[in-house]
Amino acid sequence: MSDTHDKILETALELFSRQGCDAVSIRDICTQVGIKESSVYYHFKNKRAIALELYSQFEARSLELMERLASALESGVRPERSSYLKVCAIYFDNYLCDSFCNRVLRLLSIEQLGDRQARTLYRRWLFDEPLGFQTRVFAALTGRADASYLAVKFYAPIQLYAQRWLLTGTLSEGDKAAFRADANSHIRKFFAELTRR
Amino acid sequence: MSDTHDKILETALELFSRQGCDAVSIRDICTQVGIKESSVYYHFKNKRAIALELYSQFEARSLELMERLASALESGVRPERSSYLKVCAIYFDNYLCDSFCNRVLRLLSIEQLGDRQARTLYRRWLFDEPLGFQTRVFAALTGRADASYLAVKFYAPIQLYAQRWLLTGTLSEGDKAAFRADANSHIRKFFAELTRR
Amino acid sequence: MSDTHDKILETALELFSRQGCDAVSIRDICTQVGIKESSVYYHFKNKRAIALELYSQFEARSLELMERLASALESGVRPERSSYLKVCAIYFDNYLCDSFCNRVLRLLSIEQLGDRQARTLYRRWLFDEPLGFQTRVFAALTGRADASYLAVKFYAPIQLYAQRWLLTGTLSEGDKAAFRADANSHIRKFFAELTRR
Amino acid sequence: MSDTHDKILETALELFSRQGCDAVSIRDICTQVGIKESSVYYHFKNKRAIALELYSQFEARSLELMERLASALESGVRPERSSYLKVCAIYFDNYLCDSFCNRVLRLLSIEQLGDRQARTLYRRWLFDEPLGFQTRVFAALTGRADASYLAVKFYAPIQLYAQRWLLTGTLSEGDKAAFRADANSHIRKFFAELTRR
DNA sequence: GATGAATGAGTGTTCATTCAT
DNA sequence: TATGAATGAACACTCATTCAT
Repeated sequence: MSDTHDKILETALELFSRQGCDAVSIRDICTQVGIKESSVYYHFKNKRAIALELYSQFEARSLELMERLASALESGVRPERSSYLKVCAIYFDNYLCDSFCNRVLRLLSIEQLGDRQARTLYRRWLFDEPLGFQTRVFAALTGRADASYLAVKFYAPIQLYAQRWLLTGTLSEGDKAAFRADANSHIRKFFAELTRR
Repeated sequence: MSDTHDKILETALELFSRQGCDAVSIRDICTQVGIKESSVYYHFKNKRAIALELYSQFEARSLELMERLASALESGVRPERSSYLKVCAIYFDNYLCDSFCNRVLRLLSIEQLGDRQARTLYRRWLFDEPLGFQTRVFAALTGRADASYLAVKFYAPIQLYAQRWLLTGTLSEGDKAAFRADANSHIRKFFAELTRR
Repeated sequence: MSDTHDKILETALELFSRQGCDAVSIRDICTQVGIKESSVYYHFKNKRAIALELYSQFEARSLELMERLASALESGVRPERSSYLKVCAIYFDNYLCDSFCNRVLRLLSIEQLGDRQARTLYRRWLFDEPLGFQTRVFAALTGRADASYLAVKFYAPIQLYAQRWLLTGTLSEGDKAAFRADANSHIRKFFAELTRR
Repeated sequence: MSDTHDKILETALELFSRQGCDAVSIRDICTQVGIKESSVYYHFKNKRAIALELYSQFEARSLELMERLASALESGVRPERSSYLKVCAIYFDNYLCDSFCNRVLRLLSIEQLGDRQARTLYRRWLFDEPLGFQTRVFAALTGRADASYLAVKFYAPIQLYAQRWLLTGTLSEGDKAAFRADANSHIRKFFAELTRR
């Protein structure tokens, strides 16, 4: 892809993720990229087309991550804290805290209400896939029938912390640290309880 | 307040909560209310002033609810399932599922990213107050030091279910029922585990 | 109708009739009317809506004229030159040469190719109605079966002269005079031949 | 001329003749030709230059036709129906109904109002030359002083039929047939009347 | 011959807001 | 209380054209 093309994407993501697509004008993007407004239309058909390309890149990265998580689990099958902390670290560092994914997630959480396509992605990658993944893992590990509730108990606090620290305001190193602390503390306690029984 | 004033508020809330303030024009509101655009400015200084009044009404209702919840708890102090289900029912019916509050919550979750005032409310009423309330309750009940983590374990799934069922798409009776089922099932299990120990 | 509304219509017609709707910008119209571009949209929904109102005014005037021509004929039923010249004078002065109708006719002859609505009007009021009217008249007068061909023989030269003098360039008094001379000369000769037999 | 050059001309004519030059963008043409927009400027200086080349090709063909008609008449000098029908058939088939000329004529009838050059061609080849040609013929044949009015009587209905059938909508075989029927019927009647006297 | 990239000028349209009535 | 009329600023987008490659 051309340099300009990528710069537009990057800038658009930065601005979109702060206020949503509608609140950002082509002018805003161009000023920051350093090109004239009409030039955008050489690279993208539409303002919407910019968002759509961001979505599709995000989806690709999300699928990639899922595979990575799955293969990271295969080695350490048992519900050991350390093994899990490793898997979660990947999820946190390369997804929730990753500069690209984090901003798309913010964007999705805004656009979700008015845009079908965004809503689909939002539901899938913030609810269904994480919960589904977790459910499958717990089912395999514990053999218990309530794996899906276990998954909720595991994932809900993480999502709450994510929303608290990672999807508001501007993503700072302090917020990331706070999130990791809260989340990891939860995971430790969760496995402590799980294995106690 | 005058009839028109209220109609504007009601219509604005309906539209705002679907797409966010920016995506709704004064024209949109007026068409639905049945007045001319200039008339709005007799009732409200600004487009923003409409949102602000919605926010302040919401805050009043939220404070009111907190008192109601607190006093509902005083009678039944012990962590009995039935007592708790009652308190939660109030919270669900008169807050999360209440037509006014539900729509403001949606609105806040949209505006939160771009608007400081909305962010403050959002954080307070979707995170801090519920978690704080819960923490105080659990501290009083159990005397355990980890009351705040207990609160997260209790509240996070509820919030997840709320986001899943109550804050996307259009609020239907089916969604409400699904939410209540999920949430109550969680509460029951939560207390089962809590009292077992 | 308000003053501005009418001024917009008048100015639009003037400009549209010279180059067609597309070649005229809202800016062009506004500059000449002396208002800002956004003001146009208080009076008309659309650029197209301006054209449509012109069309509908034109249609009303056309229908009016038909009645007037019909009633002007009733008195002098026989195909006398003088009677006919009178009827044609009405048609020429109040239609082909009338400042409003003439300009709409030009406009229609431009828009006709790309715009269905314009095409319908164009065909109706430049071909079908005049020929139909003439056919009915000749049928009544002469009782001959070839009334429709008589109508063509009568009307075709008039239309040719109209296109030569009245629907090109700018309508000047000289062009009008030339048209009237040609057309009336044709009418006289036509009736001379008609009555000779 | 190069292949691409001709394809551009052909495509431009097709599009121009439907909606006029202004309504057709370089993009439209290029998409259909299968080249990029910048490539057009290798073959033509301007968008206008495309129209001008079409005009000049048209003028060449028109002059060619005039000579052909003139020489076709020389053999059969007397105003016989059959001789005339032959001449007219050439005019109809190789001009009015000819795919290239027909489309340029449409184009001229659109551009005529806003473009001086087009207006000149339009007047010349739709009015002055046909009427002049006809006048000369009738003058030679009949020796009558009113040859120019005879020409109008002869040509006006043909032009009316042409406008009715050949210069609106899309040129279909049905329209061509209808035109020929109307026009030939007129010519026959015209000569019947002419020779009767 | 053709194209990738860019651009300046312009288009129709929307919107929140103002103000006299 | 309400509205008719207007407006400035913005917006997404189109277009003909240029130019280096």
